Parts: sequence; C-alpha cells; structure tokens
Amino acid sequence: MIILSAKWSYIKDLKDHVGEIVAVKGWIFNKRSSGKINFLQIRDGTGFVQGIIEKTYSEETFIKADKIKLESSVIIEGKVREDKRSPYGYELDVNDIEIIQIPLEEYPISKKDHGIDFLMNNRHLWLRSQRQFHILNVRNEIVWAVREFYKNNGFILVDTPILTGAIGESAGELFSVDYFDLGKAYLTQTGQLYLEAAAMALGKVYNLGPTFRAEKSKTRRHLTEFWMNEAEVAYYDSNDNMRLQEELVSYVVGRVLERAGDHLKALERDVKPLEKVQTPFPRISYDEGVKLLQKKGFDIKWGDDIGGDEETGISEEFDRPVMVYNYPRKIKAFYMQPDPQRSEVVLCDDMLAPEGYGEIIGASERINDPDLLIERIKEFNLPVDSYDWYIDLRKYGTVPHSGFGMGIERLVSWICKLEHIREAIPFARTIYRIHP
RNA sequence: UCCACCAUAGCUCAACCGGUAGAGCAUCCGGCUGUUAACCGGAGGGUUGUAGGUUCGAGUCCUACUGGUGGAGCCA
Repeated sequence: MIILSAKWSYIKDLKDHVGEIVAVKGWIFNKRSSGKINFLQIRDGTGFVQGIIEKTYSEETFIKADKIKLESSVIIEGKVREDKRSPYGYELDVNDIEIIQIPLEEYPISKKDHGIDFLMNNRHLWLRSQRQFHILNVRNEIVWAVREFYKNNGFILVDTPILTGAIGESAGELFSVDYFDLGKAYLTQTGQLYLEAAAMALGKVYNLGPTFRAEKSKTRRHLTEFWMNEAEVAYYDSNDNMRLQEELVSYVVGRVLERAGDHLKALERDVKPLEKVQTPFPRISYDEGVKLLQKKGFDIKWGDDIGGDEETGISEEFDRPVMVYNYPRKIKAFYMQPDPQRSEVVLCDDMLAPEGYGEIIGASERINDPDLLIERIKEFNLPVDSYDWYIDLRKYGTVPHSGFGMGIERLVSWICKLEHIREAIPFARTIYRIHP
C-alpha cells in the first residue's frame, strides 16, 4: 500500500529536482541519530543519499525513523536540497516515511570488516554494498562497450552453443552432463570452433557468453564459470588480428573512463594508467620475451611457457597492454597456424594487461589447410572423427582466418584494479563454491 | 593433483613459556540538533571447527578429519 503521494525519483536524478518534494524508494544502508536529529542513508540501486529528520519538524516521522533498522525497505518523501556537507552533493529533508519492511532478523553484513568466507556465503546480500554496486556498474559499461565496438565495426553477433559434444581446445577439463540417449554432453570451454564456421558464412563475427573450465584452479585470476568474448574474422592474418585486439581494448577502456569515471573514482581506482591505454600497443615476440625475462633474472629457457610471474615481469616494462606473439608450437593449441618461415613457432599472441593483471586475451591465426589440420589433431591425440565438421570448413573454400578470446572478468578486475576476480562477477563460481 | 596457511562471541580479531576467555562492532537500555564505519555510559552474549592423544592442567602441543584461504600447474 503506497500512501505517499510525491513523485517517485531515482537518486541519480535528484539533481534535477532541487527544491521539489520527491519520493525515493529504496533501502536504508546506514543510520545515525543524535537525540533530536536522525540521519537515514538510503540507496535505491542508482545511487546513495542521506535523509535528515529533525524532531522539531515532525515528531511522528522522527519516531518512525527511530524504529528503522539496517536494510529496511522504505519510501521516503522529502525536499531535495543541495548540500556541501554531503559526499553525494544532495540531501533530502524528510517529511514522511513509509516503511515497507523492517528486517525480520538483524542484517548479517555490518559496517565493520568481514572475512572473505563470510562475504562469499552472503554474496546475495554483499551485492548491496557500495563497492559491489560500483564494480557491477563498471562491468555493465564494459560489456556494453564490447558489444558497441563490434556493432560499430560491422561484426555480426553469433551466439555459440553452451552444450557441446566432445570438441574444444582440449584445454583443461570439461564439465559433463547427461544428454538423453546421446551419452555425455559438455559445457563449452570456447565457442571458437563454432565461430570459425560462422566466419565462413558472415565474415566478421563475435560472441559473448559463459564459458566453463573444470580445472581445479585456485588463484585470484581463475573462475570455473566466466564470461568470454570471442571474435573471428575471415581473411585476417595474425597482424590484422593484433590490430583488432588493440582497437577493441583501447575502445572499451576509453568508453569506461567516459561513462563510469565516477564508479572508478568511488573504487579509488587511479585512472592515469588507464588513460594511457591508446593504440598502438607494444608487441614483442616470444623470443624477445624470453630474452627480456632472462635479463631480468627469471629462470626461463626457450620452449618454456610464460607463467603468471613471468607475465608480470614482461608487462611491467610497458605502460599499456603488451602483445607477446609467436609462441613455440609445442606449448600452444592444435589449431594454431605454424609460421611458414619457422615451423617451430605458431602465429599467435597473448595480450597481457598492465599492473600485473596478466593474460586478458589469447589469440591466433587458425590452420586453414585441411591436411595440416588433421595432422595436428592426430599429433595432439585428439579424436579426428569428432572434428569432422571442423575439418569440413577447410574443404570448402578455406581461407586464412584469425580470432581471439577475451576474459570479461579479467578485464573487469584490471579496469577496477580488484584484488581478486571473484568480485568481478555477480555470483562467482569457484572450485569450492556453488552457493549462493 | 601438489605446496603453504587459517578455523576462538552474530561479525572482525586478541589471549606471552600450556595455568580455567578478552576487545571493537552488532543487539538491547539510556544520553546527545550536522552525523559521515558518528560518538558517550550500561547490559546480555562462548562445549575455542570435529574426533582422538600428550599433560596435574590444552584455545595454546601432537595426529586424523572437515570446511575455507593463498599459490603452483592450466588457462580468459
């Protein structure tokens, strides 16, 4: 039953209603009282504002405000006033309150510190906290910017399947589910192979969806379920591919600075390093990367993979994302095109984010010769039969083509400068967590 | 899968060489007309993750288990 008659305004729009009486519909996230004055802090999903209730103004409203507990749902009616004392710039002189619900039990998340186990067990409530509000808003802008980039550049969205047969990069473990009479199906690790098919139909294609890895990874960079954006372009070679990646990433960072600057500020994210994310990005070959790391004292030799510490060792030499290209064939996936000049390396690149955030993109030119592809599938001991349709793509008008996958949560972590990837997604799935 | 660490009040933590459990916040009561994690006074709140063991005595030492955290590998 809504009794208050003032016009509903979202908190983000209060600046347009100074001097007017409006109704704000939200939740109380903090309150203070001082005998004759009550401060109610309310959030409504668009922002935060403080309401002031003076006892001398309305004793009835003051008594109502006294009953309110943290996370009560309320509608407050009051006059909007600009106020320098408020960190939000505006305040509400409250003249009436309608209490929708006072929590049945004490709200678990207090104003003091909590441990990560407790917060993750209460993720459904933790989402209401200011920090999470800002992170999820940045994530929202990132995803919009990604989609916008492709839309602006003539790409077609192709949604790739989440349930697949036994086919993939053969990277890591797969989650399996029962699939009627057909045996096991698997949750996708990548839509790449399907995007390759779509690129032969539509030229420039991309996807953006959930991806699953059953690896028992336990690090601040890994989730078992994460969102990945992949792109695939017919007639692009590895250089075209790298150019596309730097254009995408610089576009996304630029749009986020423009549209979510206040959220980054609230997260105390220093935006100076982000402002430097302009094309062209530095590129170094794997060979050069190994030499650089050796010079810096890393124990690495040609042929070794570049691990987390090594990634940081390389990226700290640059002030923007760096692309490391042409890795040894032995440490990369079966479908990557060998360098025609040097068959021991493949035409690929990893984009490493600055500030120690590591790999945000994995990319390569794909093998377009059917015989070579079959040879590589066998070399990796993969079942050639399962890849029949993928090999077919090379039989009918095969062309050079390239693509990449970009981890959305890794991008969010880097742009927000998060300690851990679990805050970059609303409900993180990690090895020991599926609830809530 | 491997390595390391953690588990004490609702929450975050403390408790020295093994000697019988303590603070802040939260809750409840009282005070305060501009608070910003508000503050001040008072009260209640505990089978120290579980099961064993050593000891006159274990939150503290030992073993196993359970749950969690960080990292390696793998990758986005």
